[in-house]
Amino acid sequence: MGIKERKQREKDLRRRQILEAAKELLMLKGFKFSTMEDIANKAELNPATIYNYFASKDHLHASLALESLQHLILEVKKIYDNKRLSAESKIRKFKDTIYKTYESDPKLFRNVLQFQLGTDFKSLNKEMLDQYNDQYRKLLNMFANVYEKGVRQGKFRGGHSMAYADIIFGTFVGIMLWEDAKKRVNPKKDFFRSTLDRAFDVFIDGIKKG
Amino acid sequence: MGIKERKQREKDLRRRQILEAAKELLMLKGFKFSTMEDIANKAELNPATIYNYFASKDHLHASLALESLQHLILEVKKIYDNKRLSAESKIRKFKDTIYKTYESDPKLFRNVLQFQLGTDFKSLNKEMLDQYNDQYRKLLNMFANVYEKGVRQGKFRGGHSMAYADIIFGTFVGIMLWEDAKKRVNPKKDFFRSTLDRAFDVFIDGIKKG
Amino acid sequence: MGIKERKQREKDLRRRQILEAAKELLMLKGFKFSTMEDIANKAELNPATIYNYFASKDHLHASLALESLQHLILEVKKIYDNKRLSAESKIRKFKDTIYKTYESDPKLFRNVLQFQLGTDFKSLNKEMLDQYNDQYRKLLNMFANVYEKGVRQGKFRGGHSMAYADIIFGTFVGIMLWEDAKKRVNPKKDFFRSTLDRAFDVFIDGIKKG
Amino acid sequence: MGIKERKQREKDLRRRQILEAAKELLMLKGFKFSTMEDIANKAELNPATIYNYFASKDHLHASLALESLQHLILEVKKIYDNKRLSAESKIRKFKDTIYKTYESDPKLFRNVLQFQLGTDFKSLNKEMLDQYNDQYRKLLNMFANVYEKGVRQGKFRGGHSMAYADIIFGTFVGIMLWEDAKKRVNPKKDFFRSTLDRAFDVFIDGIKKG
DNA sequence: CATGAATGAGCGTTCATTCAT
DNA sequence: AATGAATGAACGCTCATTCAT
Repeated sequence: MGIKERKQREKDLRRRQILEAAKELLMLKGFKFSTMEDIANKAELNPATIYNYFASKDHLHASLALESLQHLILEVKKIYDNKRLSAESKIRKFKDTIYKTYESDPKLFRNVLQFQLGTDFKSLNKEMLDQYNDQYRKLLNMFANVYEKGVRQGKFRGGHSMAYADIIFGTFVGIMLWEDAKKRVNPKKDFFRSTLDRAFDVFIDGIKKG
Repeated sequence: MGIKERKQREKDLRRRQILEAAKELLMLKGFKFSTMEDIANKAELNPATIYNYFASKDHLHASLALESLQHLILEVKKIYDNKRLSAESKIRKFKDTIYKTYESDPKLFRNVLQFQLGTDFKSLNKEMLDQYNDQYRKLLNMFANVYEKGVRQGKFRGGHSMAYADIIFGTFVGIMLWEDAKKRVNPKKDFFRSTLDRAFDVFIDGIKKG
Repeated sequence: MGIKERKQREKDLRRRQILEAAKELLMLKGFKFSTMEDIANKAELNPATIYNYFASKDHLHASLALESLQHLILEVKKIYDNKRLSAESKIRKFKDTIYKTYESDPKLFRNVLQFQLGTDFKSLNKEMLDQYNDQYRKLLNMFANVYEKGVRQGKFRGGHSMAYADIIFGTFVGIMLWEDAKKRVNPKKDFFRSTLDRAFDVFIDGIKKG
Repeated sequence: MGIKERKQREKDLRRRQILEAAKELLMLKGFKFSTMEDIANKAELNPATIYNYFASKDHLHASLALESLQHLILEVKKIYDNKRLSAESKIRKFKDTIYKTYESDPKLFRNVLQFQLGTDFKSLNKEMLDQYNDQYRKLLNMFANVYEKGVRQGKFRGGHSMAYADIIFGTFVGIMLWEDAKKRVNPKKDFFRSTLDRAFDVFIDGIKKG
């Protein structure tokens, strides 16, 4: 009986090993510039072995992004589940949490977003994409539910709550990419945090009125 | 006299010819997946000839993005220069104009934004990057100036106007990328326009004083 | 275990296969005018495979030259180790042996010497160069030692023996290149052998006197 | 009448201009790594113009080498014509003069010799090669004549004088290349001059009768 | 399941040379 | 004679992926 489980455990371990190696390299020099050989070396495996665990480099890339996304969801869920917080402060805390995740590793975060721009993926199968989208839906649903609660409590303006969820996430992403870009031009100026806070101040003021 | 001008015109023409070919391919299958040979074939030129006009593939890519950006700026400027519009309606029209530009060719627009995520550019020289950033500054300055006018007229809340410019553009970009991504998953559902409008409604309500 | 050894043998074989192909082409049309594809075709391999055995075209070239050099050293060593020969006759036999090596494949020999003029090598790593220079040192040391023995036996004039080793090799090389060049102009006239012999007669007379 | 001459003078001037540009670049980074465009730029001409004066890059290269050779011949001839010098001291002075020429620009000198190894020349026409060989013959004849004079005066051992000329030049070339190569490995050690002098001491001792 | 080896397919770039003007 | 522009023909090299063992 235990034998099957052990095998599975070992298999999971290998997977992790590869993902960790890929993650380190991604943070170091970007995924695109990491070759399968690089990753294999770092994982102390043969390149061919990776293909036993991931169908292609793109799949490995997607898995990595999926992981990051799941980690983000976990953090967001903690706030979501906190019964003592008001809708407004939940939204603010969502922002803070996403920011912290971003801050802990910008490259990793940006990598997740590249799936949005995602012009580089040729060979992802439906399953992978579905899984990916499921996660996003999960994340966005939390935003939407919180928004709806605020509406029900007469605090926020009404309307299709999923749209507001999109706005929350879109605003975050947009400002992040934008400030990120500006930082690359002039690394000294970093207004991400302050601009982000301001944007959410405005957003919350905006949904309160009306 | 005339001879020099003709030569110059012809040279500009070639440049255009190449850019158009590249643009078509970009819209067809993405820039990354278009080879210099593809582009040359489409432009009915020898690959080597392209290098007389663009120093590298990256430079060609950048030039293409620059062009799109400049086109956008032109459109935005029309609104910016319109003396009869209020600050609020200018902001709304900015949004509409960017949207129209996006709509006229989404792939091209996304291409411009890839320069923001743009981890792929290795060999761009300073000149090119500077030119690029100058354009962005120009665009953002228009946003900031309009915002400031609103503040001076006592209509908008005060604060660092450039931050609000960043929020305007960031919000647009974020929602666009986000809805774009969702559309790719489920092409039937297109909420970009409505979500965008809503976001700007909220934003404008939020910045309105008091 | 023999399995590891077999693998190694096979790997060595491939290396040889490539070197042989490269050598044939080198003799046929020169290394510079042989492309990696040419070599791969002749070796019945994919060009990319060659890069598993040689880091670059230059490295392949260097390896080829190194091989020839090592072969020469082997031949020279046979004479060097012969205890029954006098210093003078060893020097004469050195010359004969180098000549024979040259004669067996002039193009290959010339190729080795191109490393001396060798302005074309950009990417050789230190290791390769060191190995190369080690071999040359080995060769020259044999000459120097023999010369020194002659001095100790009171047969040759004294002096820095390494300088005489340089003269021996330099003289050979110079005359070889020179006659080789003349032969290319007028293939009928081949005075290499006779001029070489005369040069060494003079040289030996010269070192005996004084 | 004068008009033709002026044209010719101007043409010669252009030729020089190109040769000088090529020479500078050759000394700077080697001929092989200088492109026609480089040369044209330095000569402040259009690349295409060069082809009005030299049939190909190889021809330009050859012309350059020819020039250096002719310069060397001029210097050698001064000694050759000096009636007051003995055969022996002429040979010594030949060596000194060649050495000085080498020293004044090693890269230029080495370039001349590359015509000897000359595996890189594909397209040289017969005329060019003939001219080249004529020059060499001229040089070697001077050596041979001086040697013969020594023989006639009973100072040198007899034999085919042209062979001795070859030995003189070959020895020089060989030691030069050899020491040159060693210097590239270890730039601190420069024994060219001393080894060369020793080689000629031995040579002269060797050819001295009896 | 792991691996060493092989490879297909591609790609951006260079440069000597040509030719219309 | 001079030039600007165009080009043909290479070429070395990379890398994700496959497959026999």
